[in-house]
Amino acid sequence: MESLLNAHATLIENAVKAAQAAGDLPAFALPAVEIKPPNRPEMGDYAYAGALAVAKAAGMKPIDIAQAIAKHIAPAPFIASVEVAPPGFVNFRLDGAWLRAQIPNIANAADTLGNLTLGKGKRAQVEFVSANPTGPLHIGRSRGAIVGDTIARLLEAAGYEVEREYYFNNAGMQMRHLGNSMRIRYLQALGLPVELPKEEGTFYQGEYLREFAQQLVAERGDSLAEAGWETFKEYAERKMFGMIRQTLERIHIEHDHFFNENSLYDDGSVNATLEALQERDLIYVAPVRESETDEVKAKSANQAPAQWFRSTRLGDTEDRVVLKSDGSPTYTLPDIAYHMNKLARGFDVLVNVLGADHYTEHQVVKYGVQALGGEASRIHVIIMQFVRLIREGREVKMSTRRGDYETLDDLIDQTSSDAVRYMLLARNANSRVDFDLDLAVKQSTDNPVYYIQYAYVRCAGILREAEARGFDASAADLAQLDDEALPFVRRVLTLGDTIAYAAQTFEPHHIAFYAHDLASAFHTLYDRLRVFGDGIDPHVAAARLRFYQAAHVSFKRVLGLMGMSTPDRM
RNA sequence: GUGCCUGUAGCUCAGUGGAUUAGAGCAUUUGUCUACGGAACAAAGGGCCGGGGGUUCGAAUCCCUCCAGGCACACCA
Repeated sequence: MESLLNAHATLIENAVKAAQAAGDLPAFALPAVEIKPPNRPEMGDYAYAGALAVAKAAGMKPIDIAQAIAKHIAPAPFIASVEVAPPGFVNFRLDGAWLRAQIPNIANAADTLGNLTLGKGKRAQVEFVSANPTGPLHIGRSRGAIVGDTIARLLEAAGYEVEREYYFNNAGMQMRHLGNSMRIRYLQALGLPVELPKEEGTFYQGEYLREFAQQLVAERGDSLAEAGWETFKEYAERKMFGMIRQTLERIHIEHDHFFNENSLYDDGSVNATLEALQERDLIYVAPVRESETDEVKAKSANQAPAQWFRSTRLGDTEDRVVLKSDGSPTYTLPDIAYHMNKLARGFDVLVNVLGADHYTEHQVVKYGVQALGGEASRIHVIIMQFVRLIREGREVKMSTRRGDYETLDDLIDQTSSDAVRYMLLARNANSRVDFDLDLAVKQSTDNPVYYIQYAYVRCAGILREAEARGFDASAADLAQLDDEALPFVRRVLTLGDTIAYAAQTFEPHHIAFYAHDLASAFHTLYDRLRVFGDGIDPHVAAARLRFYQAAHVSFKRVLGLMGMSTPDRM
C-alpha cells in the first residue's frame, strides 16, 4: 500500500470507466482525480468532489454523477463504505478490520515507513548551505541548511537517489579580504604593532581570526611574517571549513559532495561558457549597457569596456556584466558554468536552496542556462525569506563581516539542535521567520519539539515497562483494540501522502505540521488507553501494546525525517 | 520607481478550488489528574481570511486593482 490517496483515486477512475461502459454515465474526459480527507471527519475518511467539476461536461446533475460513480466502485479490502452526499460528493470510509491489520505492518516498517517509489530510478541533487568559508555559519544560513537537508531526506523517502552538495567559492574578492585580515591578525599574534582597519567591507572583524592566528603562530612561529595574503587565505579557509562542518554535524547535516568554484576555472568551463555565449551573439563589449541613452554612452565612451550578457533577449529586465572592465568575471559566468555542470552530471531533479537576496542572481543564471540550451526546468529554486533575530523585543542585525552576528553554534548552545531544527523547519520557506532568542532559551517547555518527542518518550516508556514485566504482545488479537485508536492508525497511513506532497512541492514544513498532528492524536489516546493497570483485560492490554509498538515506530520515523533525535527519556 | 515575497484569532503560524459552522500552538478562563514520566488531556471565549472588484455551481485559495510590510534591484560575492 503505497498511498491511500492513489488507491482511492484509482477506484474512482475505474468506477467512471465502468459507469461509462454500462451507460450510466455519458462519455467525457475525466480530469485528474483528486481525493482529500473531508474537513468534517464525520463525513468519512476520504472524499471525491470531482462530480461537481464534471457536471457541465457530462450534462448531468452532480448528485446523479456521484451516484453513478458510487454504484460502480469496485470492492476493496480497505473500504468499509461508500456514500454519496449532496451536492455531489463521494465519501469513503476506511474499514476498521483492515486498519487493525495494518498495525503489524507499521510496527515492522521501521525506517522505511511511508517510503514511496515516486522517485525510483531517478537521481536528485540538493544544493544547500554553500556558504563561503569566510566566517562561522550564522542563523540566516542555518534556515537554508535545515530546509535543504529536510528536502533531501524527503526526496530519499520518496525513492530518489539523493546527493547533498555544497558549492563554495574560494576564488573571489572576499577570500582575498579574508587572507588580508588573517595576515594582520597573524602579525598581531606575533606581537607586531599592526591595526586591523575598521572597514567592515574589506576586513573581517570576527574574533575567530584571532584564534586562528594564535594557532598559526603555534604551528609555524614567525616563519610566515613575509608571506602574502594567499598563504593566509588558504590557512583561514581550511580552518573555517573545519568549523562549518563541525557545526553542521551538530544539526545532523552532512554533505556528500563539496564543489569548488575554482575547478570551473581550472577545467576551462568558465571560459567555455563565455565563448558559448559569444557564439550565440549574446555578449557585447561596451562601457555601459546598450539600453543606455546616447548621452550616457557619449559620456562614458572613454571608460574601459566590460563584457555584457545580453540577457534581455531571454526576458531579463536589463543586461548583466559577466566580465568586468578589469578582465575578471562576475559571479554570473561561473554560476552559469556551475549549473551547466550540474545538469551534465545527469540529475533528474536539481534543488537549489537560496536566500531571498539571491533571487535576481538566480534568474540571470537561469537565463544563461536557457541560452546555452540547458534543461532549466530541472532546476528548482527554493527561495527563503530571511530569519530575523529578536532579542529583548528588538531586532538584532546580522553581518558576517562585522562580527556581531549570531552564530548557529551559539543558538544550538542556547537551545538544542532539535529545537533549532524544528523551529526553522515548521514554517513555509517564503514567510519571514522572527526568531525570538529570549523565547527560544526559556521556551524549552512550550516548544512543540518537546511535545512531539514526548510522544516518542511515552511510547518508549510503555515498551520499557512491558519488557520489565515480561509482557509480550506478539500474539495480540488486534480485534481487541479499542476503536478510538483507529484514527491514529489512519493518520500514520497518510505519512506517505504527506511525504509525496512535501517532496513534490519542496515544502518540508508540511512534515513538521504532520508530526505535531500525529503527536496530538497520540497524547489523547495515551491518557485513555492504558496498557498496565487494574481491571484491564490482558487481551485488550496486549492489543494496546501492539498498537503502541506501531506508534513508537511511527514517531521514530517522523522525527528521523526531520533530522531530529529520538530520546528514550527526557 | 521595477521585480519577487508576505498580509488569516491578542501573539506566532497551518490551510493541496469544495460540504450553511475557516484550523493549530502560545496567551486567557474552566475542568481532569499525580500517571506505562503531567513537558499531558478535556472544554470555553476570541475571525468583515488587509480593502474593493471579477472568474466559478463553489474562493482564504485563481485573476485584476488598491493599501500596508519585507527583500532585491552594483563593473560586491
